[in-house]
Amino acid sequence: MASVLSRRLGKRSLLGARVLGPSASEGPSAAPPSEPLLEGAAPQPFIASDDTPCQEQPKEVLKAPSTSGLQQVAFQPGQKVYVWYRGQECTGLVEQHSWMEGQVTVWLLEQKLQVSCRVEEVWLAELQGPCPQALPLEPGAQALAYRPVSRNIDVPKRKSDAVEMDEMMAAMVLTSLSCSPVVQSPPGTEANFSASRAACDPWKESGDVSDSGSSTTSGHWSGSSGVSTPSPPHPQASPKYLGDAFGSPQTDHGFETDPDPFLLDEPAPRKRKNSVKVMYKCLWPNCGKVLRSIVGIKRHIKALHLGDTVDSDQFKREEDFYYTEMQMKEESATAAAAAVGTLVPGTPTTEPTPTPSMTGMPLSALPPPLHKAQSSGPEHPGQESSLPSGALSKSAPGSFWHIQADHAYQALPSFQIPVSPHIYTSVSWAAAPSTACSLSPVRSRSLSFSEPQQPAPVMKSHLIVTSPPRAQSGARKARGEAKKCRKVYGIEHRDQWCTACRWKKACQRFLD
DNA sequence: TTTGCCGGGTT
DNA sequence: AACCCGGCAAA
Repeated sequence: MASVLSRRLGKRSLLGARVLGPSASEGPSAAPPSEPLLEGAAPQPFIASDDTPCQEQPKEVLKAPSTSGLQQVAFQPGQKVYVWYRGQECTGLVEQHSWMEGQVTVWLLEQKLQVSCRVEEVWLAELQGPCPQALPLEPGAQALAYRPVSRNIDVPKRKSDAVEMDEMMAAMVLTSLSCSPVVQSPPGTEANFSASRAACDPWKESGDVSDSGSSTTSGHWSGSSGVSTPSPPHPQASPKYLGDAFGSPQTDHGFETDPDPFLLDEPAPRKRKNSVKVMYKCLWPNCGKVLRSIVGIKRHIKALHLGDTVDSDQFKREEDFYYTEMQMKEESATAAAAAVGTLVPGTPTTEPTPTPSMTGMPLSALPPPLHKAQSSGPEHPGQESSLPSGALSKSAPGSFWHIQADHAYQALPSFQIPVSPHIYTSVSWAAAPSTACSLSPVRSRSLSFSEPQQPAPVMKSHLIVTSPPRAQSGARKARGEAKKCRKVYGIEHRDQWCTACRWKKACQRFLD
């Protein structure tokens, strides 16, 4: 009996694990598609574009924390420049340019204070090439060269739907900047983003609908990256039909339709409010560090929590599990940022209290435990994640992630679900009466695990526990909160239910 | 009462 | 296995 139960759980957990990342069984084969953000950026064949610099940016940002590069631009005292300060593009006057240190002391006109920034973060006002992102790319001599390029980019051409990516990018860039510990992007930065965005389009586009996520998130559901997101089955039009209409090559039945819908809905998904800022919070026990970029948080986790072991393949993407995405309004973000600023990386905060505005649930929070607890073999933290992703609202049916897992009951999906906590999925699930969604259109997936309030503790326990606590003997599995196929599709559309539901078994599509 | 799904039966 | 369903228990 207990064995049966545990087996069930195990099965499930395994499934869950897959959701997060490729399982050991999937091995290498599965891994590639789900490259995490870090890795993803690199391998991802960027679509040909003139802007190589920008494309590489993500990568650069990640691996070029050093500021070794010296810029060839010589700033003259009194020269008017733009500088990134606290996530904002500020105008200032050059006070001093230290070639040796690659630092430029700038007097900020607006803030009325003097700051010292890296040359990469400063650019001449005349250039008007606010492509701050590009700067960090090549701290080296090439940095200069890039500017012109980005400047020439035609901003207007940019797709409107890339907003999320842009913000993401911006966040990454910002974090990479060392100008100030906390960079927050006030409304004013928007313009910059757009501009930079143009420059970076290539990068973003490379991902495109099909694999945009790859760079930042994983795999197939690039949608998660924010480009497209699966939408809940439309009541009116069954996904099935939609799918056919679009002639999408889906393999899965009943659910495959989801992907297509978004294509349709394309515009809808990416409507993140400008005022909402995404932050990434470290979920490591006793560490509430909040960073503005995935890269930053990953780096933080790797460096401080995972240690050097990260190198091993095993942990390669493990860091993905230890952070969560938070969406906060500008003000909150600011506050948070400020607060964070006080935190020294690695400084443990006793209570990673969730910000009120936190909308996304740590998808990643749950995963880790699962992995640890359930997968006996080497971990495949392979969460793909990477991308800016959104968090799915707690109330939202976890469906997307599981979407592909349809029929999991019979066979576990061999692919991992790309959606990760950090990925923005601008899902437009109409339904869920969630409270969280009010804040932002973006939803984050959350497994129905408990309290967002104490992510750390939860994780901890999971990490320590070897076996799922749940597996109490004989205890009937608690009913999940997630909507099940019956609810979602209705009895009329029973054919769209996952197999398990049809068999009156535990739903495998909308896992709890 | 509805819903989720366990346990067990049938094909 | 895949599929089905009686029946229990939570909601």
